[in-house]
Amino acid sequence: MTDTMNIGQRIDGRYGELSPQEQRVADFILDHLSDLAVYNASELARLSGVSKATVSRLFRRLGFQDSAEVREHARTLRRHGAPVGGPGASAGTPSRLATHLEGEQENLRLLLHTLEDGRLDAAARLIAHAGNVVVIGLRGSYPLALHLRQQLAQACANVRLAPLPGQSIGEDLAGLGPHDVVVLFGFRRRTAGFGQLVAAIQRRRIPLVLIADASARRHADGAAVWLECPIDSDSAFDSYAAAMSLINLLATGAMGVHVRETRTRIAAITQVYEDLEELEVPW
Amino acid sequence: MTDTMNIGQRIDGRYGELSPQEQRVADFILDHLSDLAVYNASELARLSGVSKATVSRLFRRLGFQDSAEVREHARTLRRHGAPVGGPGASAGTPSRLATHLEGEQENLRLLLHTLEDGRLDAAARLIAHAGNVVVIGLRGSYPLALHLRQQLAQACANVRLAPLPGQSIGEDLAGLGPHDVVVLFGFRRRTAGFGQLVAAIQRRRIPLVLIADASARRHADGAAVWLECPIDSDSAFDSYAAAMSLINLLATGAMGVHVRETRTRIAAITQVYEDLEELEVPW
DNA sequence: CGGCACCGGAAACAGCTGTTTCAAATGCAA
DNA sequence: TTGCATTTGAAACAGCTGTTTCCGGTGCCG
Repeated sequence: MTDTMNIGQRIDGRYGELSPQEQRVADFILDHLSDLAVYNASELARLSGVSKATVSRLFRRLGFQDSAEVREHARTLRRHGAPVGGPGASAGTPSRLATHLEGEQENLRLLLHTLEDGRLDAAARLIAHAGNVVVIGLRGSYPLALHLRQQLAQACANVRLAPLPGQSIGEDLAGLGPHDVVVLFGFRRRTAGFGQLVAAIQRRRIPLVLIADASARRHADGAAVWLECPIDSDSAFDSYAAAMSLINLLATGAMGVHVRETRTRIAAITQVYEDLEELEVPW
Repeated sequence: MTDTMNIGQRIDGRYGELSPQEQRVADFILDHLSDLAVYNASELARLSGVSKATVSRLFRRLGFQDSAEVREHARTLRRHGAPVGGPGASAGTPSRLATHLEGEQENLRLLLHTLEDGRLDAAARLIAHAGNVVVIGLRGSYPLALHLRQQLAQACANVRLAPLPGQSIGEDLAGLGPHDVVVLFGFRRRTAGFGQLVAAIQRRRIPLVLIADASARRHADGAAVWLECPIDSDSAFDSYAAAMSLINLLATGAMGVHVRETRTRIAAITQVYEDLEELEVPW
């Protein structure tokens, strides 16, 4: 059935039956298949040098009801995997795994896109030069906070995790000021007190690095550096893969700022481990 | 100057000045930055639930003359810095960030490649049907273990983390047998006792899901399912991004095996949260 | 030459898009 | 409360989009 094929295949299938002007449009479409959704019918006409009427007729002939249906079709193609034009075309079902992979990669791409303006370096510098660094992550964000602290602990001796058991966050913040830094993870499903926490940090003039998904944007104002990290996933759960990647970048960045100090520190830690024979030989 | 920044940065720069409804649109735009060119102003309005007037005003406020200019801007983004879905042809300077991205994506690809033979489903099934599930992660793997436990706790009531403070792992394993499962994270920099731990689990005939990087291959024999997950990174630290992705897949898979039960369980958790007013309103 | 089939653009037109205007709603201060 | 500023959507409107109709152009056959 025509109706089940994508537009590239439909064109391939009946290219010969098309009139010359229609072929010009068809060529243009095939050449821009991946961003077909970006153009409307008038633009297609203008860009391929034919009249709007011809475009309209072509769509009909390819089995679409009207140009709106083509638009819809093009978007669907965008969402599910890349639309390959040629007769080769799509391999079987894009498995659940492949779909998942696509999503993760998209998240990574988005993440890097937002970081391109230098805010990552700003955050790294803040951390590297801070007197004390307090890492906070509640609920789902706790494992992330923990991981960041582990990484940073190799670079700086003055990194704490909060809240420690039996302590309130207020106590953790006590004594901190403009020369310190709080790194706060605030991913989806925040506790009710989150806004107040941000406010409290702000009140004490402690520079805040806020790492969270888009839903925390409203708190971004209170932060010295706002690192937005996508966590959308095709599955039932959020995926913190991009967040882990961000943590790696952040820790690396903070370390890069004062390399010498760090190297010696890592060496020291490794030494301790080896002394205790805690480690397996790592290769 | 506003005029030289891309739309995402412009929004970030003055998000606070935007009115609530404008923020809704801004959120939507940020969430769909990569295919902004696909939507026209009316659709943006409809999809973010505001009037066309508001969208129009937002564009002005962001420094664009009209929606046509935004459209043009979006297309330029697509062509240049933009994340197009296709087979990644990275142009320009491969910045530190871009290099990092490449590495992470390679890790994800490798991960998915190893999972394609069905071992992921095997692991998920094991977990879904197990009597008790014990998740173990030491040292650097601890945050991962914690995260997996949090995810699984939504699907099954019988998931524990080990070792609990003040307990030895031996005690945690006590009473477990062939109908239970241990999920063990064993990423690089394992403790000296790791091999003994695997042996102990094996001795008790507890099915073992081992999640680790290639350096743990020597322990793979002792596992019912061996999930190898790459963590190599171009930076000084290992990156657990792929591991997080794997955890997501595993939790989802375990959930998929008995969907009904899980849905109700998550619903119940959400309900409790809402009752306690612990959550921010979730948009 | 006439008759015919097809092609394709110009133009008419109905419907949609995006901007601006206006008034209602809201919040805040006095 | 009143007065003022801000926010917002409804509605008006000008302009654009996409479909259809219409008509001139072209090629082919007899």
